Amino acid sequence: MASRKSTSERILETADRLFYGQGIAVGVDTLAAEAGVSKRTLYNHYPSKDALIEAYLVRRIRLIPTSDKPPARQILDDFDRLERAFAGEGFRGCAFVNAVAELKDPRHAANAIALRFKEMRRQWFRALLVRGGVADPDGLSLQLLLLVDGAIAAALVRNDPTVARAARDAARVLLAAAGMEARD
Amino acid sequence: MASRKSTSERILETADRLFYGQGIAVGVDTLAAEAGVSKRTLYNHYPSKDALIEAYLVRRIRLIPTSDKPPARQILDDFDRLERAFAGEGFRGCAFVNAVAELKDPRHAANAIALRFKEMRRQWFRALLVRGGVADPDGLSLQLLLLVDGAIAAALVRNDPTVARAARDAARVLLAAAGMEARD
DNA sequence: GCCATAGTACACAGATCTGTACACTTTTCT
DNA sequence: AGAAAAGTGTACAGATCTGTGTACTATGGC
Repeated sequence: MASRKSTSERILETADRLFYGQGIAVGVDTLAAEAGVSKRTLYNHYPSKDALIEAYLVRRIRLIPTSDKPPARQILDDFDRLERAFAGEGFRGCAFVNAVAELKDPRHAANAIALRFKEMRRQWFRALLVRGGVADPDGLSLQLLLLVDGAIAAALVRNDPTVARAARDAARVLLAAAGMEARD
Repeated sequence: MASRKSTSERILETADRLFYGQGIAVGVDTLAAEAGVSKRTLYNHYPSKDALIEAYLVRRIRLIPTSDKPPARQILDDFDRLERAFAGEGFRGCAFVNAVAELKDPRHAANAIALRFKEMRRQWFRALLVRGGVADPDGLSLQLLLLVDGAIAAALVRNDPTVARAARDAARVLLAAAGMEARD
């Protein structure tokens, strides 16, 4: 069975593609068929569909790139990355928010993972704001996160990637008001 | 059969409560039982579950109250209303975004209704900004809408109503930068 | 050569869901 | 009073879903 990738990884990659692209309501039969494994094998690697959903979300938590550019510039660049993501073919919103919305159970592990992810993003903003010397990094980092989440929701509903630019403009105003100018 | 409300209205109220509270995946049997009608009656009033979902969303589009207070004050008051909604018992996020997220089909009528609702909210902001004499009411109204949607998503994931205050603070900074001061 | 490990193919139990059929009862209007 | 309109209750068809059972096959290490 030696493929280039392990069977577990192949299943997880397929789950990522289908869960994100079509929602986590995709059936296990479809998942197995698309991954090229039997359903029995899938259940040998992941004890339940919930476990697979959990692994899918955990895998989606990736570190955001860090550079040595000025903090304000890095923050604004992040909104540009957002716009490129919105314009991408398979954009379907935020995987974590979607998962939480699709699962009615508020005690599902997906909630905690989504919270962890959003908090990581906020801390990334916060560290840059501290480096920039703003007075209230907690409050401002949360406001930047609201702009990101709002842009994601709006891009999805309006089917328009350029909302990222509106978010970026708002972010620049907020940064300027906090004393972090970024020449453009 | 003479109730105080028509059967159609009673079904629709129940659909509103269950669809919003538990998601639109709620079964038709549950809906009929909770509404106190037989399933046959439900299907006599709404030809399919999709039609009921559509009616539910259309009913959720309500006009936002207008007053004669200063525009900036009305906008900030809107964020206070948001915080009260977040703190309410049954808060479950934005009904329109949730519905779009739960329905995989991007051609479902729910998408158009959600877009219509978001655009109505933006126009409400826009009219107030025009009254306030800002230079770019289109851009700024979109930015305010991003703050609203971001706050809704964050309130849901973090389970914390006070994010509305962060959104309100950001809105005040944006308004001030556009020349609309609101004394607090 | 042998054997544990990994995987396959397929059927199936049991649950849930939408929508319909059928025979019956209640209400409303004139 | 009497007919039309509205509603009830229950069963069911047909689809889809998760998860398991069973018997079989390929493969790599020692």
